[in-house]
Amino acid sequence: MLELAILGLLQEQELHGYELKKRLVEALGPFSSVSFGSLYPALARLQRAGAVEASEAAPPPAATSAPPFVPMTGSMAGEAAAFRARRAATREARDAGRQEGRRSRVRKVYRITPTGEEVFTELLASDSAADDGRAFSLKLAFCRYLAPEARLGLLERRRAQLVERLARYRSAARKRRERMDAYMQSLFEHDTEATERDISWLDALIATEKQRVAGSSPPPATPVGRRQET
Amino acid sequence: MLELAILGLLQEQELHGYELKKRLVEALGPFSSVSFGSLYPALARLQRAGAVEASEAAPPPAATSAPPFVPMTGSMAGEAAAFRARRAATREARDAGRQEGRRSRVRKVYRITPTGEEVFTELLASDSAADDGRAFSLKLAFCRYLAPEARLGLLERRRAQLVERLARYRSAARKRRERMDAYMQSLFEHDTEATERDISWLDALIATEKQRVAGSSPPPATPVGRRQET
DNA sequence: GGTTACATGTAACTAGTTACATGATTAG
DNA sequence: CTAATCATGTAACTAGTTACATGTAACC
Repeated sequence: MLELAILGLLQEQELHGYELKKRLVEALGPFSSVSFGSLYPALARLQRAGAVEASEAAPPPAATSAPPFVPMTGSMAGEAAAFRARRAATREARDAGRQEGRRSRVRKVYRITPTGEEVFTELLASDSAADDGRAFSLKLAFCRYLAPEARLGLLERRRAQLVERLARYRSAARKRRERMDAYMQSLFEHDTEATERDISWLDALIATEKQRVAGSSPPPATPVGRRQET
Repeated sequence: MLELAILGLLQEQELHGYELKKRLVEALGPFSSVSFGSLYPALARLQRAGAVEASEAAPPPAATSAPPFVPMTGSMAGEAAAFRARRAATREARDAGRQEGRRSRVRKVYRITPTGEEVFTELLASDSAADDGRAFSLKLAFCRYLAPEARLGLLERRRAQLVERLARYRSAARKRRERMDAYMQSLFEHDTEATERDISWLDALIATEKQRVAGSSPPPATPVGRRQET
């Protein structure tokens, strides 16, 4: 799930890890949370898998100067060279930053690759068993990148899951009604109602989506489902 | 969380692992799920911690015969003795079972200890950071075992969490309204409404609970909150 | 010159999952 | 006798967490 969230944010723009975390909290906070301890390893995994590329320093904003080229001194190789280059880049970036009001540090900026876009689409459309509410919310938040049929599939799979859950709820309630105390009964009732509402919501989304597929109209600018009932 | 669920079910009656799993699925299915791969290690942990005791075979139903005593042959010790005893018990239980219509196998029946009850109460009242919806539901399902003040605390902590979440939702929505597509907006709206309803539900539970604390009336037989509005 | 925010990472732990291995008992 | 169900367990994996280690840059 974390990898899906990362790739989703990188679809929009390239970012470095720290910023990525801030976005995850601020944009998707309610649907997912992360700590640096899982974010950086996830980025490393994605990089090894070829789903993202990393470059050092100088993010998008107004490129003031040419890329910080550091001449090799000949005998310097691999790790050491990279280290020196990083230090040099840092100094240059700091100087540039002065004119720009706070910018850049020794950071690695990640951007998604074509492979990464494939991985992203697969993750988004995949029907993992671990599709809990959070996973679905995350997928829905990025489903604009999905083909209309895949989008419809996502919504309908979720609906089917909820319908099944509702059936299990009712079955459990019938079997155990007498043995349940007031707290459990209230819980069952509340959860049942919440699930029913989730299903109606999905129905509205599905209906809108079907119209769009049928009429092949472009992505809407107004909210889907739950429109004002004028 | 799994340990809480296990101890909760063992509060009511002693059970063996396999049966425990069935109960977990059937009674608490919507709020928690388990696999044998996590259930048995959890039982072993609880046993090592002294929270549960295990005895072999012969569960609660109508004790037909005296406990299956197997005389020691003298030189037999430890593991081997236990093994032979288990085999003997199995045979005896099978014979007994014939008269009783299906009973017993080589199963370990677990029962909660006084230590276990303490652990259970602590888990139930604890304010773990990982208190997601499932954890709260599980706690509520067992909160009849909690002292009234602890119960109130549980409800109010949950309420506070939801209020905070709602605030984050609204803040995120204000900041990003324009940058959100229709799917995200619908998601935000739906989740906001769901959270608001959760809060009202908790308010009803809290109000009922406060009345009970004030009047110190016994646990109700009718559902708490969402009573019919006569 | 010390605190705060930025930035990247590792290690150990948590809390489960699936797949596998093993075997007893019962029903047809 | 064979398949299904009951019953217990282990091993490897998943997907994260917290706590720690390290260092830079900005602010006052």
